[in-house]
Formats: sequence, C-alpha cells, structure tokens
Amino acid sequence: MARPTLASLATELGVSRQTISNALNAPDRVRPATLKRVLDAIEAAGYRPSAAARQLRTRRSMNLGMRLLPATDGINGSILDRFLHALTESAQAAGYRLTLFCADTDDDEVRQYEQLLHVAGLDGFVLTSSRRDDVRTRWLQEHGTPFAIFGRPWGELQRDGSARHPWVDIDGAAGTAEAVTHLVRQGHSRIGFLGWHDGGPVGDDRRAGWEHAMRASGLSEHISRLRISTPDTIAGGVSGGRKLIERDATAIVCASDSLAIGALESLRELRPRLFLPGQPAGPGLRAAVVGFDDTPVAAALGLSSVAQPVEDAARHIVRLLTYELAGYPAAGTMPDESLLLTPHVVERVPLPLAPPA
Amino acid sequence: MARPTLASLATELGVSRQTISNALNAPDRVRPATLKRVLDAIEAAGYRPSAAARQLRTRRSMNLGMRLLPATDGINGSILDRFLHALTESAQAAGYRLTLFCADTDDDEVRQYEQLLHVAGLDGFVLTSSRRDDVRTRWLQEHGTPFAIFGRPWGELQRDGSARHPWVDIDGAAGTAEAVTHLVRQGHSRIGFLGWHDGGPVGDDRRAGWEHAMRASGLSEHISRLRISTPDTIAGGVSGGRKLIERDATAIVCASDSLAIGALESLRELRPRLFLPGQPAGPGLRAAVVGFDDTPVAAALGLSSVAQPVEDAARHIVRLLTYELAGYPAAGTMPDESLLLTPHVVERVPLPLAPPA
DNA sequence: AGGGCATATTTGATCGATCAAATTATCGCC
DNA sequence: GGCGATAATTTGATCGATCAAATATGCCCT
Repeated sequence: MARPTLASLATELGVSRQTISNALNAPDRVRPATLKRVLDAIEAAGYRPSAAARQLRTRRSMNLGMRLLPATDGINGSILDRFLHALTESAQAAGYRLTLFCADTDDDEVRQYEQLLHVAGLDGFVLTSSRRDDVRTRWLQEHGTPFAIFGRPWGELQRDGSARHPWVDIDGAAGTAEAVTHLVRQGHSRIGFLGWHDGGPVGDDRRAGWEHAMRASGLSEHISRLRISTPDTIAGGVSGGRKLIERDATAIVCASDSLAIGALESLRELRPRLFLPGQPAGPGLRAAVVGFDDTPVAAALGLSSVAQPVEDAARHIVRLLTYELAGYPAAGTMPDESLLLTPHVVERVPLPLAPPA
Repeated sequence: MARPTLASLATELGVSRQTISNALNAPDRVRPATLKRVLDAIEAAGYRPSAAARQLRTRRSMNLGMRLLPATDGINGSILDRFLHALTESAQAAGYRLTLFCADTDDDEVRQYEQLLHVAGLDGFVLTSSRRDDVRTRWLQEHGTPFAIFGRPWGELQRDGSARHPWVDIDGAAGTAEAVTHLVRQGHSRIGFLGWHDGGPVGDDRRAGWEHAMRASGLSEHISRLRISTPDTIAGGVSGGRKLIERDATAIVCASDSLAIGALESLRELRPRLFLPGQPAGPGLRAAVVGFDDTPVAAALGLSSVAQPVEDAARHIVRLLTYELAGYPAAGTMPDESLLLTPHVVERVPLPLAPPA
C-alpha cells in the first residue's frame, strides 16, 4: 500500500485535509474529540507529512547546513568530530536535519551557500570558525541568512554593532588559567607555556590565560623566560619541551595535545626520574604536562588536558539557530546571543612507559 | 528582486515553462538555437530549480543519508572522518547532497530510515559497517531502498544470493601481508603480529593476512609463537609488544595504530640501541613496527602504517549508489557491485625520541 | 426562536517544478 | 506545392502540503 497523504487520510477519515494539517500544526484550533480521532488515525496509518511539499509551501526546509572542513591536523581536529556529532544530535532533537557540504575556499563556501539556499532551501548555516575579516559572515548577513558560529568573531566585535552575530565559543584563556591553578596547587611554580607561533587569536588567547594566571599566582618573574612557541606538531612539542625544561621548568601548559605529547616525551627524556614508579605526588609527574582539547590520543596516553565542552557548544548553536528561525518568539526563552563556555582540566595519570635505563 | 522561477523566466523570455525545463533536463529535445537562448537567460537570471518542487514531482530528493556513529576510539576512528569528507565531496560532485543523522541502536537506525524516507524522501543510504546478521540491511532490502556499505557483508555472502548488496571494503589481509613483505625485504624474519581479541571479523582478517604472508615467506615456524592479542589500546600495545620482543621478535605488525604506538614504545624500552642515531638500515628500526589505518598520530610519530584508500572507497560508494539511483543505465558504465581495495604501507622514519640513557 | 459571536471545519488557490498529451513548426520528398 | 512524418514547443494536470477566506456549528442570551 502506498503511504498515505493528507488527502487520502482525509477522505478515509471523513474530515478535510486542513483539519488534519491543523491537528499537527495548530492543535488548539481543533476540537479535542476530533483531535484525538485524527491523531489516532495518523498514528494508525503511519502518516508522515512530506517535507518537500511542506517546504514548497512554507519555504522552510527544516534543514541546516555545515561545511565540512578539509581534514586538518587530525590530532587536534578531532574536536570538530565530537562537535559534528553533538550538532547532528541536537539538530535532530529540534526537528532539523543537517546537510554537509565541502568547499575549497571561503569564496567557494559562499558560492555553496547560494546554491544550497536557492536549490535546497536550507534554513541556516553553522560555521566552525571565523576569520579576521570574514567574507562569509558578511555575505550571510547581507542576505539575511540565519547562521551561528562556533568561534568568536575575533576582530569585528568592537567595530560595528550591526556586524554582530550569534556565536558560541570556548574560553581558551580560562582553560590554560585553570591548568596553571591546578599545577600550582600541586606545588609547581616554574610552569612553562608551550604554544604555536602562527600569531592567530586562538593561540594568543590560550597564552594570555596562562600569563594571567601566572601573574595572579605571583609567578610573574617566570613569564618571559618560560614562554615558548614552536610549530604545532609532536616534534615541535619535543624540542620546545626540551628548551623549557632546560630553563628549569617543572611543568608545562601546552596550547594543543600535539604539543603536549611532545612535551611529555621531552620530560621523559630529560627528567627520567620523575617516571620512576612510586614517585611522590608533590611537584612530581602527575599532570606535569597539560594539553589542550582532550583528544583521544591524550586520553590514551594518560595525558592531562583541557577538555572543551563541545557538546554544550553544539547544543547552544542549535538553540540559537532554532530561536532565530522560529522568528524570535517569547522573550523568556531567549538564548544568549553569544556564549563563552568554560573548559576544564581533565586530570590523568600518565601511562607507565619506559622506566629510565 | 525575488529569485526567478520557471514560470517567471518563461514569460520574461517568451517561451513556455516546459521548454526551460527541457533545456535543463533533456537538452536534446530543444532546438540548438533556443537552447542557447534559454541557457543564457538562465545564467543571466541566476535561475536555479527548486529542489523541493522538483522532489515533489519526481520523487527524488538527490539526497543521501548516513548515520554518524557515536564517536568510537577516536584514534582509529579518524578513518571515518576522512571517509565522511570524501563521501561528501563525491556526492556533491555527483549532484547529491548528504544528510547526517544519529541513532542509538541499530533498531533506532531503522526507525530513522523510515522517518527520513517518508519525511525527507532520501534517495539512499550509506552504511559504514555491517554486522553478522544485520537488521538494517534486511530492512533496507525488504523496502527496496538503495544503499551501499563501506564494509564487507561478513557472514551473509555465502548464504543466499538474494541477500547480496553493493559494498566496498578494504582488504585488511592484503595490508598486513604487504607489511610482512616489506619487513622481510628489510631483513626481518621474526615478525610478530599484535591484534586485538574481540574475535571480530576485521581483526581476524588482518591476522590472517600476516599468517598467510609469513607462510609464503617460509616463516611458518614463528607463527604460533609470535601471535598475540590484547585490548585495542596503547597500553595493550605496550604490554603485547613487550611479550613479543621477549619472544625475540625484531619487528611487529599491528592491527591498529593504537597498538602500534604502544608497540613502538615497548621497542624503545627493551631495545634502546635500535634508537641510536646512525643505526644501519638493515633489520634495524626503520618500519620495525607497522600500524594500521595511518592515523594522524601515527604520521606525527613517524610510525609506518597501512594506509586505507578511504577516498577511493567513498568515491566508489557514490558511484554504486548513483548508478542504482539512475536506474541501472548503460551496461558499459556499470561499477563493480562489490569492490575490495588494496591498502598500502606508508613507510616512515620514526621521530627521533629519547635516545637511550 | 432567533440574532450575535466565537469556535470548528471546509474549500479553493498556491508553492515550483515535471509528466503526459496536445498543438504547432519544420522538413523531406514526390 | 502539398502531404505525411518527425521535431519542437505549449498546455493542463499533478505531486502533497499550507494559506487565506468562506462556511458550518455550537453556545449564550434576550
């Protein structure tokens, strides 16, 4: 049997199409008795409204779009994975579907927006980063397309009120600061920072958090000496870690897990005694290196790391988008237009590896 | 100005809707002169047919669905990432869009199929695994829904011809076999295998490849002694690696990169001399541990690994699906209904770490 | 009983494309 | 030049829902 349509169900039930439609979209307009009868019939017949037909009429596709970025690092890139999963789940729970697409460049991404809006009628987009002077956000705003960003609008915010847009981000500085606090509590004082040197705002933010916490803990004197940047790789972490340890650092806060894996390695190399079994809990090994992003590798190696609440971020992104798409309804349920989530250190005990020779 | 529709463009151009429609869908039915005029106008007006309207009439959404699995390991799971990316790209190139969804269980996945088919009118699905006795494939087949699997139909194949379905997979056995060949060529003979012990077909397959290659290389005597399985973690790799090395293995083929990372560690621990700089190329360090999946971590550590051609797999999946969705057109272009791709070893020189004390 | 009003339900038009069939142009050929 | 066949184009109906407006029903009250 072909699946039922509004019309077929209507004649079978002896009511009009519109009544069934109302039962689903505006139940309060239908008399309770009829409502029940209709809903039961819908249930029994397994009726599901066609999204295409509905979209044609209402101009809403209940479909969000997101660009899948070309696989970055892969070590650090795994946060985007978790984010994507959480996003799909949240969107689904809110009755939206998620459509993926690829783009080579930002300009290409804009071209895709246009395509997807016109052709597929997507309702909004999720961006996973924002640039200093972003063609994408500009285009979206000019065209009145709803969107939300996972990532702060780094430069633009202060410039112009009209350029504001909803975003969610994770407070990197708070994360590195918490890492410092943890280490101080464990007795460390010579706490280094190992960052990458692309001059990007994300890296700067994480370094700033470390600096701030160092000052707050009265450790300002170490700041300029124990601040190092290298390429964001494991190898970079090793060499950077070596330098910091040579400059007498006992603990290292890293801007990424790649760096942290390398830094941990350098610690094993230059301070093998720390890795002896039964080492006291003082300014010893435990959490002496803290990574960032809490990637699966870090977890597997027992590396402490700053864990980003990406699931919360995804949920809020969906909340922001659906709120706007619902036409800014009741003021009571309005979500924050921008939200800075605080990440937290996950402490781990390093995997017992190679005791010193 | 509102975006043009078929009708608006038609009146503006002085032709009928259908002619424009034909210009796009059946250009050979339109006189060349008219065709050019119409296509130029389409270009100029930036006209794009509405997917919703088209779908309503044709019952094709040009939309494929894929379940996003709950983040697995994350170390090994990163292949699915690359796969997803390649899939999106291939689908896009073929004019299809990709819709993601989540499901808690296989039964839930089936429920989602039904939803997505009825509501969103998805044209087909991509599965990223197949179970021994799969409710999902059964449902899809019973309902005549096109689908293709990344992964072999492990048990079912031999049972019943009607249960056949298109799939693409990567020949794990060929990968581990190639790893053995490489190691033999480098002078190794006591080559161990480190697998996980869940008894799943994927792990069995990889082990079988190693065994087969060992026999083919006249190394059968080592098989039973140098075959070990542990949990699929870095820690498991360390302990398993230790055992193998104690049993005099000089090289280790691993069923995953997690295991390989651990195994490499055990080698550093018990055979530190191998890691001295300037070690000869003979049965030395180079490629002495081979992982599987060629994950970013492996690459970062300079670990040799068996790289799966997931991009090819994704491309073929799309080819399979689009072929079926096009109604099995010309026989000449028919893609193989099942395809086993051969992975290859990527050789790397390990990152110089901790020289022995 | 019947008018006035609010509530409940139905009807016809519409979103933007394609299908199937009807109509009109074009061409070869005697 | 005119006939038939084929090619090119147009017309009306349709996919399955919602919108806006029209109609039916119920309720209260004088």
